[in-house]
Amino acid sequence: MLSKSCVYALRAIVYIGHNCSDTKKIGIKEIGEELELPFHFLSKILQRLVKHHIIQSTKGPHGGFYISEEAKQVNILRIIDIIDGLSFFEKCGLGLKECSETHPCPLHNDFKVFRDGLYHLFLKKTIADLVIKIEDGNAFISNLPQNK
Amino acid sequence: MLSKSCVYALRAIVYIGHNCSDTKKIGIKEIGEELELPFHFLSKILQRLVKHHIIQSTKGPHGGFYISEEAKQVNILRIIDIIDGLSFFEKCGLGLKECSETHPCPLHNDFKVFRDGLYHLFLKKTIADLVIKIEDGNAFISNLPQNK
DNA sequence: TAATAAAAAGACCTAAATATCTTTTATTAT
DNA sequence: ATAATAAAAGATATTTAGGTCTTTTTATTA
Repeated sequence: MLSKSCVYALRAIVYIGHNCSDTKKIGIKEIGEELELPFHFLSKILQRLVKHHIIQSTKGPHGGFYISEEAKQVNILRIIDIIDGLSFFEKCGLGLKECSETHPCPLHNDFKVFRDGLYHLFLKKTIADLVIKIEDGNAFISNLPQNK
Repeated sequence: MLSKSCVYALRAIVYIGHNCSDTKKIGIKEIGEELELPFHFLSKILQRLVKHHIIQSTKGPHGGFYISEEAKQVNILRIIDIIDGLSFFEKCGLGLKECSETHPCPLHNDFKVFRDGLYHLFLKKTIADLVIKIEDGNAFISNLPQNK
């Protein structure tokens, strides 16, 4: 449902949110190593997030990525929109163009419940919410990414 | 979430279920035209469904695909398993390998609700359920597939 | 039994997602 | 100023999903 790019983006943001401070910025190298994500691919993703002002960066020695407290209030759906777009949440489960409330496909009503539920979940969850979770001890790093 | 192959499979099965009878089998050509699906691609998909005994086929003049009343009782999840596999329903939302009940990722509990809900929806819905829906007038054909 | 119709099978092609490599630009410290 | 460091940018490679084309096999019917 979420692309790898999108999942990598979320994990990287949370890592930055958890580890950066006024004095400490986080390099791609560190993120890539800790989260076991491919360096260059990750760097493209972070670039996009910088362009959309989700995170900030500075070049040069002691440069790296960081995120403001304000930006941590951004919701997950916003990140999904930037990386993948929101078509998943708008699309018919059977791929029918004209499936709608008034002209539903056979799965429409049942499918809608979950699709809309996910939408609202991602809408209400912020980056800060995820950062707090890992600070409370939830799994995050020292987890290899799933293969397949 | 579901691949195009999988969605094409579901639509084709429902079309066959709705249109075939003891005397009438349905050709790929007809299915492809009615549902606006690519002929050869569809044929690969139908082959797989035949191999897994979801539908049957005969070659030669007046040959085509058909489905037994018994096979219509197969649930949607089975089709998803054959075409895409069930990894979506087993995977962590953030792609973490070791995310689990006892060692959850920050999204685990919230995400699980919807992932499991979808699982049970697809588990309880049968092909026959979808066929009945379209016989009751739900959207199905004369709908171009969504592009994107 | 030959012609025809249909699916099956195999080879191949294309586009998008994912991943890597190289060069450039900006920043900092010496 | 210069060297070193780190992100930005651009080009290229790989993999996978999606799609097409051609040949073969099987069944029917004239």
